[in-house]
Amino acid sequence: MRIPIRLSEDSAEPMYHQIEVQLRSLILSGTLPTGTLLPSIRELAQDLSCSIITIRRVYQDLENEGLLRTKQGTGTFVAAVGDTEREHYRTGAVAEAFRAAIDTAMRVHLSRGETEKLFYESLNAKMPDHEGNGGPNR
Amino acid sequence: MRIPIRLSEDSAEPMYHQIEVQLRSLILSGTLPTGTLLPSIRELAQDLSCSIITIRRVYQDLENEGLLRTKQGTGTFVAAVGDTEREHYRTGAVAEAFRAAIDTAMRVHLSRGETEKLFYESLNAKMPDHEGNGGPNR
Amino acid sequence: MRIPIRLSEDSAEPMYHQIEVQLRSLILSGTLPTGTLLPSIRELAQDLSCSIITIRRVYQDLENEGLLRTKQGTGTFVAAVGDTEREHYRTGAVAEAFRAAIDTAMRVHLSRGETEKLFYESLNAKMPDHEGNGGPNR
Amino acid sequence: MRIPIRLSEDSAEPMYHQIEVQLRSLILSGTLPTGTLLPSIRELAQDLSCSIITIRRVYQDLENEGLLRTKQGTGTFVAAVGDTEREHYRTGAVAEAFRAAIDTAMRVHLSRGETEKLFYESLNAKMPDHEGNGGPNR
DNA sequence: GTGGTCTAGACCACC
DNA sequence: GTGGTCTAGACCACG
Repeated sequence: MRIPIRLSEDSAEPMYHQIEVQLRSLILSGTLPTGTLLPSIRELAQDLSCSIITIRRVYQDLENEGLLRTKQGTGTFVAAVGDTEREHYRTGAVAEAFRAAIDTAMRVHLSRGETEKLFYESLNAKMPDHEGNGGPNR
Repeated sequence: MRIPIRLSEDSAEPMYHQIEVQLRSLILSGTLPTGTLLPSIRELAQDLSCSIITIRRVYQDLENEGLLRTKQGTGTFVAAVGDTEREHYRTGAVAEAFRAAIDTAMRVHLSRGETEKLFYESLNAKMPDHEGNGGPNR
Repeated sequence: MRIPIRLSEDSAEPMYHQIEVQLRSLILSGTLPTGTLLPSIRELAQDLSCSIITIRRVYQDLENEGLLRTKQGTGTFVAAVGDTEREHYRTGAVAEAFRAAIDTAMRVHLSRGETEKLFYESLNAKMPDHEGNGGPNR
Repeated sequence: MRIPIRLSEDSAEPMYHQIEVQLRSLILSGTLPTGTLLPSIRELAQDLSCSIITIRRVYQDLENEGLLRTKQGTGTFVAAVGDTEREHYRTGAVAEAFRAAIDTAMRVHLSRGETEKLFYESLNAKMPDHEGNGGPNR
């Protein structure tokens, strides 16, 4: 199987982290359902043109998080993730990102209205709304 | 003068970066107006209980960004920042943070509604709204 | 790889600056083409008999200028520099130096002819001309 | 007497050096002839809105160079400067500046022709030539 | 007093 | 092995 992961070469973000974030998303969003056999470390490393060590670390980290399960001599599988846990994970990361963004807004003294405006600008750009509800006061 | 900067000890974020972010905000928000004499490197270092070198790096980075101006033997000052540039900077950083948050939301396949809900949860927690308008659908 | 850099010990010019100037030239002249892996910080520091920190600063400054790209755990590389940018850079630095020299000449009230004469004395000494054209009025 | 000196606030060049360079030029070019009484330290300091200490250093440095002479309780005068010495000084500084510029040109591998071209661009901009001789090959 | 440069050395994160 | 952060401390240049 081919895992859809895209790496940005010129980013300051460490390679292993980019991969982890994307793989975690694929698992938690259900795109890679429980039990899926992931590509071998060597395969994925070649696929992403990176070191085996880097992939090893990714699999290890995600196994430590309980998202993957490794069976000796067989391969690495997506572990069973409880729905509650999954839900918690999904919203947790996003809520954290919003908190960070709002912290930034507060640091430069944006008003609540300006903050909402910026949020909806980004939201409309990335998640177009087809029911005509593009802001808070409609 | 005393600069209000708060460091989080247990963060993975490098100390110098935390300071830069906050100082940049203070300048761009106008809290530290053009021409303000900043505390000396030694003073701020003692104030924040960190090395002189760390503060030196902060001041130098912000000088490279054009936000500070240092005169040897005299001190470090807030440089003149154009209003347009300032406005662009303020909203730019926040918009960037929102884009990142929404990217995360998309990666875990949150719906637009769920995303808005999370945003308003964070917003209401951090910027309480005194006019009774706490979300998009009221 | 061995980088040809020569330091003048008794100069008032800071060491880090001497290195930056020469390294910048090597990159912008194309002597170190895009993608070249530079020696590690530790290697170059030993090579030039200076502190690791001095070299670190050089690499970091040039990275801020967009001339280098560093990948943690991998090394420091020459970044892609556009030909236009490169050309602009090359002539820019030289033109700036000539403007400074001519300013000096004007400050001591040299005539245009005397200025040209001094220029050609230096030019002939450093860039011998093999076509017998050593000055303006021949 | 009022000495025509212009300081650039935003330059990285130390204030005392800017003043020295300009005062030296005024003396060596003959604008301030031998015997001229310079303004007192306090006067010049106020005139240039800088510290007395800075001016003290300027006068001291130039006295050490033999360009000024201080008489206790009387003031500071322009010293007698031999014509040879004056000539040597004038051309020396300019030649040094040209050597530096040509070094830069060589470092980025400019050809002799390109170097001459850049020189004449700067020269024509700063010392317009009224006899129609703007380059080497005319 | 101020900032600017440089040192030696430690510890961490990444590949 | 690589670069990234941080430390403590020295010495110089500037005002």
